[in-house]
Amino acid sequence: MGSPSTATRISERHRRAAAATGRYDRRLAEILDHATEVFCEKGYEGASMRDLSRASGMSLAGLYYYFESKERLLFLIQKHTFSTIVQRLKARLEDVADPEQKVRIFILNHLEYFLANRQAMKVLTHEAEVLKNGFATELAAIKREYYRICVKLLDELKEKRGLEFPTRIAVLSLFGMMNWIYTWHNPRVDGDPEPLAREMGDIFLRGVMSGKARR
Amino acid sequence: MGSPSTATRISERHRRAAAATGRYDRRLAEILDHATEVFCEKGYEGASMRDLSRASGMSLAGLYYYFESKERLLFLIQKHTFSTIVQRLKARLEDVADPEQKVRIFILNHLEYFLANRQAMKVLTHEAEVLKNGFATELAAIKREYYRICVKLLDELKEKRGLEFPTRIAVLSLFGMMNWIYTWHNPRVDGDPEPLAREMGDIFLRGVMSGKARR
DNA sequence: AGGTAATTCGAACGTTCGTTCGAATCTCAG
DNA sequence: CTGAGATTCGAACGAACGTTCGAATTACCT
Repeated sequence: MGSPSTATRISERHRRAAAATGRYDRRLAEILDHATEVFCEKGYEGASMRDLSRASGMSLAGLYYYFESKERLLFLIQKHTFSTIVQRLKARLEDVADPEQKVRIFILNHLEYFLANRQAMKVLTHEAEVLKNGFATELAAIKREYYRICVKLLDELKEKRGLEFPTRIAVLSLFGMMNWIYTWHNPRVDGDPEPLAREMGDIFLRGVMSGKARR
Repeated sequence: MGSPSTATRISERHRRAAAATGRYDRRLAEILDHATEVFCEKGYEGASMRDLSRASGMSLAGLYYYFESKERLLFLIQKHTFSTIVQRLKARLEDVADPEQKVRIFILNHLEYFLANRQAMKVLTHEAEVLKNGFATELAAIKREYYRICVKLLDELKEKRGLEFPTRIAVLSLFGMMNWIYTWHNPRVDGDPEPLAREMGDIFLRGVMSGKARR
């Protein structure tokens, strides 16, 4: 009963093919995709389990085989989305040494993922406060890690260029610039992430770098 | 029946004192205040009419004497909040001529009002997509006016300083920086709006002004 | 003090909510 | 083909939802 994890199911002597993700995981991923779409359109509270049932083509009761509550469903969507963006960022930062370039990579990575997964990223940013207790703290940890990475990049920039600006305000302003995009970005008008990342990067980096240097 | 407007009530031969706001308007304002608090905390969809009843100390049915639906209640809150901020902005811009100073006034006005009315401003920004049809279009008009003012200020700055940057991206990035504040501002850590407005203004204006000038 | 309109309320309406449960169906190794 | 576990479903649960209505109460003018 309930929703078994991949691990338990595999260990339950149902080990199959090998590398290929099992049926359970594939179906769960499909449901998460459809749910993301519905949450994006109607909001978490505004979306009903019956909406999710309709969107995913599975019966209302059938959904509960894959997760134990609506809240956990939102958690799974947010965790997967946030984990992926952090993981991709880390991979892309490895090749770069210059602090300014690192910040530009940070912005590009964020905007690219945002525009390629608009719905999931809107659900992540717009429904950031609805999770409670355990769900909330686990997600807060990822959020904090992402925030700390950005702080580190900016402190690095300050150090190597001898700059002086309030890191906290700068980081949070940058997040605001980037996350707000879900309220206005129109693919037909605003186009690809690369030019957007360059323009936002220009505004932010010039703003932060053309200030007075340390004594 | 329903909720009479101030105008109709006064014309109904109940003309009183004069300038003083009547009982009806005062009570309505109280309800709006309490509702703002609840919407801020639980979100529009997450807040029930019974929550609003409890918060305002009025019976569930009694609320409907002042507005005909939960949606109209949100509309009243958002319209009043947005109208006020636009009106205050216009008044403060009248005294200023320098384009850079005008942009700084814009930022200061936004942040001051935001921090002095955090709950209402969160409801305005976070529940921006829930209103439908007539409510939505009327609010969109105010939003558009506010947006156009900011565009005009930046175009003025570009003109007088001979700058070159994408206005649309700059305006929307600025809005992002400012509006995102509802997700992170902590009065004990981040203090008063004036230094915040100066720091955000520094980042944004330097970013936009230190670019290459026109040919 | 009396009377009329403004204001408030208890109780209920029909609907939809998230979740549960036991039975039906499907999948696949033996 | 068979049996056992994995998966799906129809039907129902009690609770909570937004809204309505007629009666009760209050406030104010004459």
